[in-house]
Formats: sequence, structure tokens, C-alpha cells
Amino acid sequence: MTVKASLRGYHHGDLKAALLDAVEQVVRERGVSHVSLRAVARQVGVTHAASAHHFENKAGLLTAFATQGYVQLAAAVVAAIDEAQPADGPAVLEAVGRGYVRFALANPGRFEVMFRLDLLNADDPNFGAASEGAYSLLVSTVARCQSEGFLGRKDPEIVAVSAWSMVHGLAALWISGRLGERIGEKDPNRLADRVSRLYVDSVLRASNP
Amino acid sequence: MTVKASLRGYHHGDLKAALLDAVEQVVRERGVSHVSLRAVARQVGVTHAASAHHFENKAGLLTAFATQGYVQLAAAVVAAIDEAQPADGPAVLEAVGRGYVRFALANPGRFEVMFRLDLLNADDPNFGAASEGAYSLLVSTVARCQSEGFLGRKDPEIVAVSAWSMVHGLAALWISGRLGERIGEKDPNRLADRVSRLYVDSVLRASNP
DNA sequence: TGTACATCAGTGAACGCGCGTTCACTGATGTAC
DNA sequence: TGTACATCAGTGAACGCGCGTTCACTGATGTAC
Repeated sequence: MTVKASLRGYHHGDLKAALLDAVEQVVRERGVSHVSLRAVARQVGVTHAASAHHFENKAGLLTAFATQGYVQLAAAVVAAIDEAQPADGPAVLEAVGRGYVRFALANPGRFEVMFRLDLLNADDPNFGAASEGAYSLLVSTVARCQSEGFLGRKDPEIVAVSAWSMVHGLAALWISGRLGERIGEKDPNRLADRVSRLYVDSVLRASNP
Repeated sequence: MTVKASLRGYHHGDLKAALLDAVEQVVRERGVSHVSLRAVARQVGVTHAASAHHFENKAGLLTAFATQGYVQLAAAVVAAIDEAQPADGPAVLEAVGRGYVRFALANPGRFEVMFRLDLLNADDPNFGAASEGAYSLLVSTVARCQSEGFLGRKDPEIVAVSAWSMVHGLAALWISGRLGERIGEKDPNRLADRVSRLYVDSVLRASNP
């Protein structure tokens, strides 16, 4: 619901947050390519020049939007871990994968923006920190698996990268639509569960060196 | 090298192929977002309206470009298999992964376009056939692994999807730049080899049921 | 309680840009006879 | 060998569009005294 300008007076109150919400809405309803300063401002009910007071330019707005995304992603992963009540490192990693894919599928447009570095100020420190925060969940989970002896002589870096690649690829392929048309499993969250479990069972639990 | 209009006369000869080559060049040098009918025509040295004689519109041009890409991808995968002289199904699958990533990294812009369904006529029959042709290499390789007894009681569909997801995600993350900055292995092709090997060794060769 | 004033937040108009599509056109090619 | 004619391929100008940025502005808020 947009609050009409006539009802809210000259000052908005919290335009910064409202603009970020509007990006979310435009991205969700019409796709990344339809996000423009003008469309976003229209959504809020404000002049399209207004956002310059809060974000330097379009890249600044999208960078803030993507930064929110990494924070939310980390929260979704933590929530998935909590929910799983994991008994060991591999169970944590399985939950991390589930949480990652679930977030991406629930927020496909946002997820896309988070990796469209051509649209962002990739060197923004807040952006870097948020992204690093999400990544560190993966790294520490793999470290736990290693300390519990589940890695054998596997390189933890390769385990982390391959796990990340798998869930990222699964999300990207599902969102692109190239995957769903080809396979029997039509529920993407169930698919994510099965893929994560296959990985964890094969790579971590099989206990070969 | 662009042949000047003055040298080549009124008719181009093979404008259709030249336009597709020009898309490749623009995408490689300036990125997907800079591909426009005008930029492509400029590259060839031709009026920007000329492409309408060969491709209905921009989506048509990009669809043809992406279709070429799937054909090339399939060829790259086949070449990687030939090169590896694989002794069994898992070795074939490892080569498929290597070929997939190698193609993506050598042609990042093209690879991106191939999955940007928002830019394409996704229901174009040639496009669908080319994409299906590449996918079928994966499916038949997994089937071979199964017939050789390497799948245990694993669902072949889940094996295929997880393998595809992993190499696709690896390529996408590397191209986006979010991966290279975080890890020690700086050669993406070596990284792809190691990731593919980890997958094949753990999922197929460990021979647990 | 009241007034002056600085600061802040949003306005509205203007700018120049590159874009995709359309269309009447003209130059070149090739085929029929 | 020559001519008429249909077809094809590229031209060039025009169109309308939505875009991001800039800037002088004005309305609203809050602080100092």
C-alpha cells in the first residue's frame, strides 16, 4: 500500500527504508530489468529525484538493496540450522544448503541482484561485510566438519567451494526455468533437500579418506 | 576487422553470420548489458535497421546467439570427453564437468546470455533443441554410470541435477567474481578439475549404496 | 512562550542520451525469355 | 547476348520512449536564545 503524498505531507518520514521496500516490490512483480529510479519512486509516491538524498545514485540504491539481501540470507541460513537441530557438522552443512536455496527461491529477484555486480558498487564496505558474513557461515561449518573428522584428507576449501557451487547452481538453474521443465521433482524445496542430502551423505558421511 | 561499407558494396554477403559474430565481440568486450542492435550493427559497419531482415528483432538475434552457444557447449563437452579417453562412466562425467566449466569460463558473456531467458524467445524450437542436445550429454553419461553400477541406489535424476548444479554454480560464481577473491586456487580450470574430481570420487566411486 | 535561523528532505522541470521499431526507399542480384 | 522484371538486402530518416542526473526551489523541522 502506497501512502499518498497528500496524506503524508511534505516529508516522508522514512523514505530510505520505503525506497528499499519499493525496490523489493518492483523486482518481485516485474523483474530486475524493470527496476529504475523512476519506477521505484513511483511505487513510493515520491519524485524520482528524491532518492538522491539517501542514495548517491542507482548503483547506490541497488547496493544497499543487495546488502540487505546478504543479511537476510545469513539470517535464513541461521534459521535453517536452528530448525534442523543438527547433531553434527554434516547435519549443519545440510541445513546451510537448505537455507541458501530456500532463501534464493523465496526471493529470486533479490538473489539475482545480489550477484549482478555490474549493477552494484562492489567495493562498498557494507556490501562486502554483509556478503562476507554469509560466506563465513559456510566456512565455519566446513571447519566444524573437518574438526569432527568428516573430511578425511579432502581439502576444506574445495569442499566449501563445491558445496556453495552446488546450492548456488541449483538455485540459479531453478530460477532461470531451465531445470524445472526437465525433471520429475516439481517442488524445488524438496529438490534442494534431496540434493543437499546426496552431497552430505556422499562427500562427508561416506568416510573414505 | 570490420570490412568497410565502401569496400564491400551494397550487399554484405553474409550479414547474418557477421551479426552473430558482432554480438560475440560486443558481449566479450563490453558485457551483456551493452549489446544493442545499434552497437552490433556499428561493429559490422551496417545500418542498425539491417538486422531486421535476418532476425525479427533483438530477442531473435540474441536467441540465435544463445542457440549457437548451446551447440558450442555440447561440442566443448564432447571434446573434453574425447581428450580424457575415459575408462568408465565416472571418468566421462568428470570430463563433462570439466568441459562445461571450461566453456563457460572461456565465453562468460555468451554463457550469461544462454541463461538470460528474459532476453530470449525461450520457446524458439531451435533454441530448445540445442539446449536439449547439451543436456542429453549429461543424462546419457549418468545413465552409463548407472548401468555400470556406480549409482548404488541413488536416484539418477538427483545425480544429474546435482552434478549440473555444481558445475553451473561454479562457473556462475567464478564469472561473477565473488569466488576468485575468496579462495587460494587461482586457476579456475584447475579449480573445476578438483571440484569435478571430488564430486565423482565421492558420489560415484565410493561405492556405498 | 515566542522568534529567528540553519538544516534537512522532497519538488518539479529540464537536459541529453541511446534505445528498438517502422517504413518508404534504392541499389544489387538473378532468373525468364 | 541482351533485356525486362521480380526479388532480395541494406539505407536513412523519423518516431516515441524511458531513462539517470542535475539544479534551483520550497516546504517542514528542530534548535538556540
